[in-house]
Amino acid sequence: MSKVLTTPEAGATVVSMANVKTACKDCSLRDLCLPLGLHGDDLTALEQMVRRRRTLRKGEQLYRMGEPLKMLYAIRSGAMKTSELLGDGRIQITGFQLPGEILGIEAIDGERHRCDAEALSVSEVCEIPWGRLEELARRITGLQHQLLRLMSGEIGRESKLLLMIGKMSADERVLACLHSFSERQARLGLSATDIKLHMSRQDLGDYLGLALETVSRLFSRFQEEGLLTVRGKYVHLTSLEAIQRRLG
Amino acid sequence: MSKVLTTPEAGATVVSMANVKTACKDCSLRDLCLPLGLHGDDLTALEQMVRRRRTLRKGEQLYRMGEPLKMLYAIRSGAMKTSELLGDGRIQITGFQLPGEILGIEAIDGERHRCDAEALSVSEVCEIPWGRLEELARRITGLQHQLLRLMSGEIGRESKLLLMIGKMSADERVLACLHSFSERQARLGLSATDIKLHMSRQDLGDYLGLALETVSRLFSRFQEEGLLTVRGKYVHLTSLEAIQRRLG
DNA sequence: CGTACTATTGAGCGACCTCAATTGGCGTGG
DNA sequence: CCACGCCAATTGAGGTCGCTCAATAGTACG
Repeated sequence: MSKVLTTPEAGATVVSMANVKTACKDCSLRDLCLPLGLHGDDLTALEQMVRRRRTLRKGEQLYRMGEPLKMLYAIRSGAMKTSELLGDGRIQITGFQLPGEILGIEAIDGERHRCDAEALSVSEVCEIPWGRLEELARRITGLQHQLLRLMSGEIGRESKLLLMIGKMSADERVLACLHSFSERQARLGLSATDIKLHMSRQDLGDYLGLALETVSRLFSRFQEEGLLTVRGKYVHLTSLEAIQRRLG
Repeated sequence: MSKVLTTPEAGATVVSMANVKTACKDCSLRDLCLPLGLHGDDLTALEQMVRRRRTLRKGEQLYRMGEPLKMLYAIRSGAMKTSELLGDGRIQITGFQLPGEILGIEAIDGERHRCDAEALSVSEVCEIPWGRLEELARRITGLQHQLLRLMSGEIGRESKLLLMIGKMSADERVLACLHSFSERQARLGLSATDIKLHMSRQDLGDYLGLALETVSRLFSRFQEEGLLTVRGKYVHLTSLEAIQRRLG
């Protein structure tokens, strides 16, 4: 087994340092999150609006489908998932969210949440009152732009997932998913090759449109093929290049 | 065969009437499109920004992946599709757009288009310069809200498609798709039961994550089961209730 | 009226699912 | 500290839904 897998929590440093202060100004995520590009008074105005920080236990729900939209949430640490249900219990996970990403924007049209949001591990979120944010965005050019950019980004991510589920084979989906986790971890200043999966195999399956057994089998097969090593929630990517090559 | 199917162009009335004038104020789509909720000077300001109308032939591309974002487009008549490509030619259609819907918002993040947009039939679009729209949205509260709402709506539609492709069986997907067309036609003031499919079976398959043969076979099976009648691009839904029941 | 494209239908196959048994990891209480 | 129980993950066997390949039929358009 790779030695990296023996230090599972090594990657958490950046995130846990972020606890020290509440101010967006001092947040390690400011260049990934809503404050990107804001300075001085604008940044202060945004900071004053961010209500309070809330800590979620693993499995705790941040909001449920149908609830009225009151807040957007910026993830400060931890990981979340959003999911949609089909009457008979079938579930589709529409996204996994990491620190610096925004939750709740799917609810602006209709003013009600269209999915459930649940913490995959202990997580901290910043609460941003939607009404006041919208108002502030009118006064601060950069904030409006940032908000539009974030929403557009969400549309892009969903199209990409659509492409994955609609047109990729099972093994391509799993690899593409790992690749995406790798990129996002790297953006957070964490390792691009040693990935912590915050979610279960079931969740991965419900995200990729696969059965959990298929996900598990593919992990094993990729391991045999030398693409990666798996140990529970920890995946070490042996060769990012080889993975990229297989994704065309 | 249903008599409705013998009058294929009957549904086009509303749309073709929209040609008479350019002003948003007088557009039959104003309550579906960007101007929703705008009045007086605000509406005039928006109108003055909408550059010119452009007519697309069937198969003509409005924009391609990778092109810089210059305009958003509001569909005035006809129908469009947006699609994403996978290196080896596999394609995923991410949406079909009908009059009153906006194209291009996926490009705001990154300032480049992330998909191709192509006309499914002769179509008219209004061109809205993105830079100026963003600026105007800062000054007009309702416009900013409308823009955010439209983007959020797009996120919602994509999640729904995700749920369809990820967790529904082939027959459920096709029915859900027809059901969605039915609702959208009704919103445009057209029939909810007599649907014109502007796209090929191939396109439907590429949208639903199915082979074109599967789509065709299911149309035939639904016809045998008495759910609908098909004749080329025209589908008559015999019982919306029965369809809704099968969708749970 | 012919040509080219699109849609339908059939046969056979394979990827992924379902069901089921086993193994492994981890917290809890004896 | 170990034993137990619980849940997550792995692995196997067999079935099926939807795909691929291929032939035919229908439709649009010059």
